Amino acid sequence: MSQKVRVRFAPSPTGPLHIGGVRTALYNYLFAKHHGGDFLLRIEDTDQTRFVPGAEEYIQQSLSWCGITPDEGPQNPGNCGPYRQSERKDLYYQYAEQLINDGYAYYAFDTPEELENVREMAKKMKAPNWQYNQITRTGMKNSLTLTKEEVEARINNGDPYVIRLKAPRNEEIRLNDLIRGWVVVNSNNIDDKVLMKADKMPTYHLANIVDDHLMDITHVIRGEEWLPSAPTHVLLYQYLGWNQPDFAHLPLILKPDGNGKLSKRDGDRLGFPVFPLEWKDPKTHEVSSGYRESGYFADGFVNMLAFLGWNPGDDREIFSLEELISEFSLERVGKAGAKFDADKAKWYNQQYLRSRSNEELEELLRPYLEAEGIQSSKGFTSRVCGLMKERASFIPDMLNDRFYFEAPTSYDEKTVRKKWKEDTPEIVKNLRGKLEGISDFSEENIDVTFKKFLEDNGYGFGKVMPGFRLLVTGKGMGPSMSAIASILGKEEVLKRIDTGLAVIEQLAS
RNA sequence: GCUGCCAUCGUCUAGUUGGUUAGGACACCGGCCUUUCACGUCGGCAACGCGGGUUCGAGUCCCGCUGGCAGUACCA
Repeated sequence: MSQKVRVRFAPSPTGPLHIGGVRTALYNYLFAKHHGGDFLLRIEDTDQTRFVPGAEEYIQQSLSWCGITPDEGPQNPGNCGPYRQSERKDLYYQYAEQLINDGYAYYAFDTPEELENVREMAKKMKAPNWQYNQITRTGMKNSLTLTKEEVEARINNGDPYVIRLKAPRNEEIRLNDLIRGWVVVNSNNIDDKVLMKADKMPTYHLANIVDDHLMDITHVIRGEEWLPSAPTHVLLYQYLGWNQPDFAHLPLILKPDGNGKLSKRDGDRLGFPVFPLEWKDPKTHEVSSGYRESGYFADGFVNMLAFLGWNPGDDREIFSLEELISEFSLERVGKAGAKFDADKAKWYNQQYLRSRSNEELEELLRPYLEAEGIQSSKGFTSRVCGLMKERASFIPDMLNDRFYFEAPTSYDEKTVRKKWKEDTPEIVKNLRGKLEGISDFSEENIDVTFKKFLEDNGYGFGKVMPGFRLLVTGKGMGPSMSAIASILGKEEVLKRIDTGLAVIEQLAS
């Protein structure tokens, strides 16, 4: 590779970017950075009918959340701008014309309605899917069947027309995919794809070739759904007389159950986000959940996504973006589609949650506290986070136990029934006296006092602890009581014992 | 239908020059730890789609079959 590596991520702004798209962007980015190359963002908005407001911003923000920064793009143009195809509109026609002049393309005047009719007719006759190709083009209205005069007349008359690729007869088209190896297709199976639409906009097929060439793209890394049209692209490079980039077609991300591409509906159905960020549809106002809003960490999300189709070849699973860059290679990308695993995504998040400091977690939890109207100091919340991080997968999980922030108003019924014995009130009252005597209410001191209390009275843990926990937290399970009590403070603990005692006694009678 | 791609535990996968008790992780189940839950830890369950070759030897190479997926638009 003597040339500088340049890759592009080229989404169309037709809606939110789903995680398959994010992974494609990620692999492009990792590949570029691994080779010290450039990663460009190009907006493929040649279909004006499918434009969705906000989609481009969504794409930018999603990449940014993942830590993927384009070296060139609409926001930070390089020397190959503009980076939106709609703004490059005037660039494409000349290449289509060049193809016509060289005999590799032709004008076609068939209307969408006429094409639809032909297709329907073929369907009725149970013929295979009708295609505009080497055989059928002889029966259609185009510059191959019409006289030169009529073609000129139609064009001068302003008749709408498209420009189609003239696929060759019986040629072997081969491409060496970086992931799949040699892919060979006979040109008889390639149809005469539309290159320029009637609205004078190029189709993806023409635009992506022209832009990739003009932007010095060295590697085209994209989803497997593009593999069938790759031979057409190879043909186009050939006909335009350009060097073609290397291709790598990535395996698809599949739905967790059954088969098929992961789609928006699967997320709704199975209860996990399929989008990196929350998305509000501007038309329907429908809201789709996002990983960010669901409490996922960006670095964990990226790590998880990277492993959906790639692995380092050994047992390591936790990788920062920097580590991914240094280890990534297309050779280690699998060929088969990967079913998305929401459990694994959760596990990754748990790993990343636990590796965060209590102070970081406090900051992340704060918005949730505020949303719940809970007042809590920084120091206090960090200590709670320290206790809760071992049993949380997501930030809001740490808020599952509300007793840190407010005294229990109810007491777990099952625990009351099973653990609250006749002598429990008396025992807890005695314990209360010992706790009251502790001057420094530290976890360690509480622990020592508690154990001594057990020893002096000949009690087992199970005789005392459940009642104590119940009174202070209202629950039958949770982290170490010494730690909880210490965080809550002596005054609060004693108060809770008193009020709890009264409430439960009332319940029992 | 046609064209192309793909095929190792339920899931993600290691196994890149043929010789492995086919390894790891998630999930699940059990032991230990713990007042309890979680964490941790130890262990268990569990896979080369089928059939032919080539070879002393095939998860690995070849062919066929089956299955799955993708594409089949004046969408990307």
